Amino acid sequence: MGEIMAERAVTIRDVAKKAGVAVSTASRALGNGPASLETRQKVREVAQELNFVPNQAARQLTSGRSNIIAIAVPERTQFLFNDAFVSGMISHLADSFTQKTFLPFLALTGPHDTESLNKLLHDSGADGAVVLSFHYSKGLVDTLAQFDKPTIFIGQPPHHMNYPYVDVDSFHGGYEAAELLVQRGRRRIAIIAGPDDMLSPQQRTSGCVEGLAAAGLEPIAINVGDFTSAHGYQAMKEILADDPQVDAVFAHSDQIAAGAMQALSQYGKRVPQDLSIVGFDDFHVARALSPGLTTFAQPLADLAETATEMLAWRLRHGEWKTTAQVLPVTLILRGSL
Amino acid sequence: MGEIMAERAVTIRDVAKKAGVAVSTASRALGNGPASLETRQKVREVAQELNFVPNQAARQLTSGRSNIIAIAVPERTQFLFNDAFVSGMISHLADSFTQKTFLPFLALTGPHDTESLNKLLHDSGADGAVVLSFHYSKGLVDTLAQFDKPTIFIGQPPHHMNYPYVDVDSFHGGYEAAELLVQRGRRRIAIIAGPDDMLSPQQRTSGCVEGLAAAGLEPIAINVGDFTSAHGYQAMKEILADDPQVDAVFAHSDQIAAGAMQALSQYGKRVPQDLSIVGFDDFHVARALSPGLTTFAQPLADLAETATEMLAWRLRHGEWKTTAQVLPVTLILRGSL
DNA sequence: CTGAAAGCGCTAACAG
DNA sequence: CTGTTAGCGCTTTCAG
Repeated sequence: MGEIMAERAVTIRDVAKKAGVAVSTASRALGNGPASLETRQKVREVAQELNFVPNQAARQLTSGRSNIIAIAVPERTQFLFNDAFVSGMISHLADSFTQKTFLPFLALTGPHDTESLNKLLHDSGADGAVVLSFHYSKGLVDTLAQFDKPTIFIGQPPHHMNYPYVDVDSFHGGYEAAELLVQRGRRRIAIIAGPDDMLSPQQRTSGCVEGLAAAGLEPIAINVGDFTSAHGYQAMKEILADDPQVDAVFAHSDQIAAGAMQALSQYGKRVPQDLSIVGFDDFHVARALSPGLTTFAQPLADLAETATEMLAWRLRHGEWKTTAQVLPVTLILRGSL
Repeated sequence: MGEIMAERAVTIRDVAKKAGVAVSTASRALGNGPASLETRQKVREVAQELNFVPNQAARQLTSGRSNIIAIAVPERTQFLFNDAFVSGMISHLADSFTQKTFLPFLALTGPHDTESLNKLLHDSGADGAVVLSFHYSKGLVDTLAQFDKPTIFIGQPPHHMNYPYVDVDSFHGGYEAAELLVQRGRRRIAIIAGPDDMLSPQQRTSGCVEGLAAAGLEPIAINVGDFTSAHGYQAMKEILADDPQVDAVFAHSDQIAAGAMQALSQYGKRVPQDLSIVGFDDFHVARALSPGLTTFAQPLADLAETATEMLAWRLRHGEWKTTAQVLPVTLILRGSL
């Protein structure tokens, strides 16, 4: 009395004792082990009463599983923080893993800081990982090989990395963009593209090029850069300088489109009267622009859910059910066409 | 031979044996316990050689610590995924916790789904938490009380929740916005505000109102809504309808400002000739707009680092060094003023 | 179906 | 400074 008691968490022992059974019985009753209905009920009742919360570390230590999934994003900080695709994807992944009773653990590291990634992957005790990356280094390959637990990619990895993945049908998006612009009567079509060391911009471009080819056209310019509005602005100015008659732009991101429209307004060009613009992403900015941006919506939530399901299945069944799933983009029509 | 060996991870025992010392000695040598320089070197060398990775669960079980920090964001999914402040903040937090060798664990739940949050907080075995929320329910209060581990808020919580926090000086931002617009010669100034159930928009508004009052003015309108461009667009139209002479707008977010500018362009109003616009956030859209948006940059990285440091200190020393830190916003001048 | 007992891998007293 | 000895809380054989 009067002593300060160290507040000890209630353990399965306490539950067992109060329920009048052995610890092992309590464990089985709480889990899925064999136990009589009666025992099961009694034990669970007591556990509830005592507000028993199983110790994760102990469980992990014996069972060998942690239920932790690492979300690995080995990208430049600057890129990561500003890219709506990446940050949105992270949120959606965390959300769907939580839904499936996994614990999402966020491993953000520099693209070449494989040592950190290695450490994080190990220290977290993750049972598996989702990798969200666009730049594939030797270090990343080695790190993942060493991790040696079920791993899935968001976005198709290079062919020499034989990992399961979910991806967006970028090629088809590009193709559809071309069709759309051609239907609209446009003929002098420029592409302002994302980084050419990433697969999806390459696919968007080839889709568009092929779509144009089907109409006997080819792009009057393909201007490569990053996904920012600054790139869009700069590229648009260059394209206008080269060919003032340009009448359409397929931009690889909404941000790029925004920058392009900024340049156009400075040059007195009107959208959509003088030029049509089609973007990619359907993030916030697409709606904020004036006129609204016609664009292709990326299925972030679906990507996350699909990845979660694939990984969950792999973890439960020991093998992959499917090793790749490609999801379509959705055309969102707004005033810029 | 020919048998498939279950791949057993190397444990500290293996290291100890190979180094010719006791397990406890190895443990001390690897950690910060007392050990001769010689032993320490030898053990670490062997550990390296054997590629030893300490088992997180076991460590946690004995030490009682996990090094896991929960990043709790009890907000509507829809809000979370679209809000650049929230998603940027999450990334920055994950980043700075990683820097300090903590493991950031992402707990995203619905605002009223306190049961999930509770479960996540427990199951993750987190040593502490950062809460990033703007809507404070009874359920959240109870959940955190039950969590009962060091917890820090991003953004000042309501007064009845006596938690340490880091925050942005929203009031001052609002005040400065007012000064700026008045200096620019503006007199008919409207505020398009964020949600009034959040503290920071309230502060931005009162700062601005007070700043105007100092010049003998008051806002011609205060239009409350969410942070989206849709709100900005709608509000701007209403304000123009009520008072076509409006000559300045203080928008509580860059998105709001974007929407407002969209409405203005439809009404043939020019920025900055006819009206000045000041935003808040300095996210991507601020640069993508045309003209560029004058706005107040939020110190996301500083907020994250400060929170990390405060929590790390608390975890190490058993008490808070400071219980609140408020960081200034930075004026970014662009063409919209 | 249930109880006893043996660890999982590590850290933290406690002696030496 | 180092080795021995106990556990941390739980799951999982192994007998009964």
